[in-house]
Amino acid sequence: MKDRYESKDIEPAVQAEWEAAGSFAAREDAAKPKYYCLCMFPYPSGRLHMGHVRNYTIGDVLARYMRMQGYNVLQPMGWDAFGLPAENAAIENNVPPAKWTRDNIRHMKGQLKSLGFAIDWSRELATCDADYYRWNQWLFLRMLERGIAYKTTGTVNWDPVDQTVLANEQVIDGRGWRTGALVEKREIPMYYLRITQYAEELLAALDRLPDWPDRVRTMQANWIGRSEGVNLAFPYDIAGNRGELKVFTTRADTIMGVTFVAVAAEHPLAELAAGRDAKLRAFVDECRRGSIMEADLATMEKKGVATGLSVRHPITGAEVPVWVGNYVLMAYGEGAVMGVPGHDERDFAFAKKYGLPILPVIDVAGKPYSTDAWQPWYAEYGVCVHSGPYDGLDFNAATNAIAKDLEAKGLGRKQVVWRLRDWGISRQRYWGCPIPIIHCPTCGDVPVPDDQLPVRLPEDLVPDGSGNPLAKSKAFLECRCPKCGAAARRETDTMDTFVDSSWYFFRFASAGNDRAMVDGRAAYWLPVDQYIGGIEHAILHLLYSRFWTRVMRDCGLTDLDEPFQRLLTQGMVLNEIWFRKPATGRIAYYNPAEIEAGGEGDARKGVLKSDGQPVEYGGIGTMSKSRKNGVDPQDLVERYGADTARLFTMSNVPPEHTFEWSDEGAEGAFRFLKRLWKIVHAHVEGGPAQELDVAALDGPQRDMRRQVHQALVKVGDDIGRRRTFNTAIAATMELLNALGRFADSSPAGRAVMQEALDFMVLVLSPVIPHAAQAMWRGLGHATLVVDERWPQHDPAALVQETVEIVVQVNGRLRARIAVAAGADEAIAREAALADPGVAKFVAGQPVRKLIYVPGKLVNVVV
RNA sequence: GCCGGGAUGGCGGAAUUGGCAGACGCAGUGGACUCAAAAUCCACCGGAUCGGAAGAUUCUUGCGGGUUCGACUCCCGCUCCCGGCACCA
Repeated sequence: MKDRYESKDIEPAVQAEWEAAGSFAAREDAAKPKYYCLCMFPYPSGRLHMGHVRNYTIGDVLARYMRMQGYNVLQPMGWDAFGLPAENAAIENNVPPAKWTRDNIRHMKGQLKSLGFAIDWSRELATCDADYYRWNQWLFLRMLERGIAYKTTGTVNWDPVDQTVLANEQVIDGRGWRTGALVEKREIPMYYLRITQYAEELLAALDRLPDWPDRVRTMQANWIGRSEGVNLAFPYDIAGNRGELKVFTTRADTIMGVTFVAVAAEHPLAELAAGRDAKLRAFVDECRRGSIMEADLATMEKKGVATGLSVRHPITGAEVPVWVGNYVLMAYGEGAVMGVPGHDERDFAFAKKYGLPILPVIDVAGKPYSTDAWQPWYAEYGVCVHSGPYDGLDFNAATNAIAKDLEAKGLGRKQVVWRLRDWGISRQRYWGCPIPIIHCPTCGDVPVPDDQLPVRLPEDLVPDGSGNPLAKSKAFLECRCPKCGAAARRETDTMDTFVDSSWYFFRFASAGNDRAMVDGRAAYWLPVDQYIGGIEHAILHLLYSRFWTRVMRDCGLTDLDEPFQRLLTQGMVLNEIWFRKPATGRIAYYNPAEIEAGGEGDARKGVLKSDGQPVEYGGIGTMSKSRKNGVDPQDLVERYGADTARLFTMSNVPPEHTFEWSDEGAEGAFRFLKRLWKIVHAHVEGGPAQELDVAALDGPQRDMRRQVHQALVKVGDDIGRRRTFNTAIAATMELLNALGRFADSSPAGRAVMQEALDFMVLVLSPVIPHAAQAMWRGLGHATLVVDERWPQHDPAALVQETVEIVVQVNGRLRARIAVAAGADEAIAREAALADPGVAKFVAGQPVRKLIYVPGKLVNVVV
């Protein structure tokens, strides 16, 4: 064993040993318990960032730990390879997205390998490979057959200059990020997946996921958003147009307080009125330019214009004015809402602004009501007042009575609605999975027959930022109708990339099968036992995967309802954001490493090192390619080695917390590794240790051995149960400090040390697998650590004769006393009261009460 | 705006079921080694008051209340920060 720790000598050699032994190739083996450990696969953005390192190190530690527990472990890796960044890079560098993506994959795969993750690379997949995405297409066709996939219109951001659809991310302050043009809304035909059909099941099943974090289950439940309410209709007869304006409300009890209704700009009534009113026309046009993002909609100034039209109140028959509101979304519900200014904060503000009447119709436990200013209790449940026949009824009674009356008139009924909306999957983009549809002038939209799958995406196109290049590619576009054989055109929309990531975990377990989407191997490995990924995926990706799994189940492809047994949501890795915002065009971001921060003593003032000019501080945010605030882990690996990079990312912070990046800290991890190496080396230099004879140990040796076994128990619990890797590592650091002080070179002392170092190397091996292997050899073992079992602790070693307990007087710490382990209350009481530090504060006062927590504390209440 | 989460020394964090606040690490200070530096090793390291020191007392877990023998932990009301909001992935 060398006297200096040199990661550059150790790591490639150990990786070569794993490779030669085929250590990480997973084979289905019904005789062994399986463990499928999966990290969310990366988008091949170009280089690994610290978020990846954190994610994959967590997964790798768990995979290696479970393997040491005797499980047959599968840890695969792949690439979420379709997406927008490849198109942006293509425009910038004039290379096809395919080339850019595959180059990135090659580079990042090398980076992952250098970090020594225990990955079964034989199962690698990339979603941009036709072998993979053909099954997206295949299942999409099954969904069409079952009515789960359907076509309707949807709203998109439209850049009128580039004549192209923009992603939300590409809209900045209402303008296209490349052109700066005001973005418009457009209604275009799109394919949707009927996830709402599974809403009830997706909600109910959350209760059967005890090993998911509560916060994720809560977020999903709220996202699905079951609410009970009443669907009702306001009839109208306007210039010969008879109809009903439909709205949904969860507060039918306030119906007698309705003083207006508001419709979306795209609503037929708005269109009708705009035709004869220039002011309204202008407003409707303005609304069309608004954002399609919910966050914008919820925070923008609520504006409205009266249409001059009115509808009839479904209960009273009174005339109710119709307004157009910029906050009403056509795509949401019926595109209309009823306005109850008395009991809805938004309606209250709207009524104040436009001088509409405010009618209080609910009394909340006698709390005062004034139309002067909104008070939070106005929106609470109460008892109906000024509501004619409903006076005195509470929320439930009023809702029931009103629903009954509406039903009798044929103007409404109770209904359960979901916040969840169907999943629109059409993207007007090139770098994605083609939707397998052919448009025939005579037969209409014709699904591509199974035997013509996959519909291959051409890989040689270079987008230019205007429109979808597929729509300009004759070779792709022109085809024959599968039904009638006439000349036809292919659908040029591709699928949302969330489709790709909704089932890749099945495919890892059916790698290489070119005849079926999944096979029997998936039945062996699935469900994923432990899934690990960023908290930012808590809703969409996980919900889509749960949905997709159920569709596969209903198509007979799996028996599972849920794909992920246990979920760990790692916190994000954050870093500072620095940018410059030019008068026109897109914002320029700079990596924090390029910034000199702290000018004028203010950490939020900075200049760009290269030109000395000021840059703006954008706060702390997630590391992302678009904001250029990533940290390159390669620097860390080259400087300290993979083991230090791994150790560092697992130290200090629990995995679920956000991690604010700082350049300091890696040194500490590196120092620990070097100290561990040194103590192992020093021990090995002393020659082979004798066999451990527990009965022959003296007091200090027994104490040392107790600490070793206590640490072993703690590390196992922290990794196996709590997943708090930071405290596990802290425990090993504490133990190393204790071992450093344990200078006992007697034969028995060296035997204790040998056991301690063997354990230390084994329990740290999931985190620092290369160094652990080298030290394991040094300690005299011929085997590969990856094939070793987790060490068993000796219960006898943990036994303590006396324990220290804390004595409080009136809840304040006054003394520590030693009592025999297992002492009863009488003994503890006597010992506590006898202590001078305690007696001082008791000072002869009678003891009113005494609380004794065995082995921990005595609290004397006087 | 809505949904979810967070806040503990100079910094990251620990305290697992309501029971010793500050484990472990970083930074810092002092010392040893060295011609010197780096590296390494040793000691100290939340604030205040008293004390030569050992130590003692007291305050302290974002802010304001509450429950309890006892609250970082539970409850109520705030503030600020982070994630998500359906076309970034």
